[in-house]
Amino acid sequence: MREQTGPPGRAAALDEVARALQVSAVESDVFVDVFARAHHLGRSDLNAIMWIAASAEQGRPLTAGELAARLGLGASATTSLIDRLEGAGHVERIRDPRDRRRLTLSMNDTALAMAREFFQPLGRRMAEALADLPTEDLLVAAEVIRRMTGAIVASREAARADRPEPR
Amino acid sequence: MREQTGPPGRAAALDEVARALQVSAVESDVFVDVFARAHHLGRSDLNAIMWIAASAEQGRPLTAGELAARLGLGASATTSLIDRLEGAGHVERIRDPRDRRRLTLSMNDTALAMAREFFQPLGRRMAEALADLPTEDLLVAAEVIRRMTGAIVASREAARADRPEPR
DNA sequence: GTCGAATGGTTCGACGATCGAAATGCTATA
DNA sequence: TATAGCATTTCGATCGTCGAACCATTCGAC
Repeated sequence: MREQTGPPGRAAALDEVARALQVSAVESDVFVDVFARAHHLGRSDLNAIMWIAASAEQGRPLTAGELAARLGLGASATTSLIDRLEGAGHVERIRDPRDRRRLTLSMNDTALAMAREFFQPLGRRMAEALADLPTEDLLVAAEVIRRMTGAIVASREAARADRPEPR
Repeated sequence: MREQTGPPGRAAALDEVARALQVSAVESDVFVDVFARAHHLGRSDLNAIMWIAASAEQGRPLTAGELAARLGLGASATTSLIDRLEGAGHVERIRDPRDRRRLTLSMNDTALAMAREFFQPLGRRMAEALADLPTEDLLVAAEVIRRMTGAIVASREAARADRPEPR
């Protein structure tokens, strides 16, 4: 690996931050699985709840199709996913009055509580772990993470282009 | 949180970095899934290949049981996973001569190439996405990510304590 | 040494999540 | 109105995972 136009240590730093993010992803993965199992849910179900909760917080409820896109699932899998969540009383189907083909998803208190239970202890522990770092560092890290996430999304779409698939 | 009266924006910064990491985890998740599908593999199969490759690089081949532990799978699921990988010609079962109950897993070039194909374009895109940030920022981000990952692991173990695990 | 317990993997049957294709209901355009 | 197009659902099939029972091997105690 040659160093192109960068200060010495650039490649090592890139490697370090990339590896840190990868480890983080693996650990998150396991965490989600453990938490989901504890609540008798599948992993996609939990991810769905998080997306729906995030959108609900922004006051812009998700449609079924958008959810499918964010989860990388097909339409039919999304339908049965929503069936499961609705059956468990976590979300409610609401037909969009402006376009009655569309579904918007509204979260029940049950699921909101679950999302909170998911995030709260985690957020507390994170705040502790970062307590002695300056706020500026957190903002820097957030920006770096967002950019790397962008790279992940780009790679995903490139990979999807190889195998032209549903949308 | 005693930061309540602390520097303005602290809470917001915490929220921002935590959210960035969460989105990153979800996107990594989807990415693995999409990539795996493009190669006619399941997500666990791909994760398995990455673990086996990582261990092979260190010259310390994995056993079937270790693989199961790292993937969080049961024994039977691991057996059929290895069946699939072996059938596809990616790995080879080798009985450990020292303890003939044990299997060690050896990787084929096919799978090594696949692991490389997985990481290379991703690494390239990440390097591009971070090109105009100072190296120091990357190191800061790596440290922040590592600390948050520690918090995730701690939360996972706390959650596991609630529901003692069968393994 | 021999027997029982523990360990590492495998087989079998069942279930659940996802897929693809066809169907349904709705909207927009002509 | 007819028609094309879109969002979601239904249906049948497939695949990955689980749990329990099972084989082979090793270890420990007598």
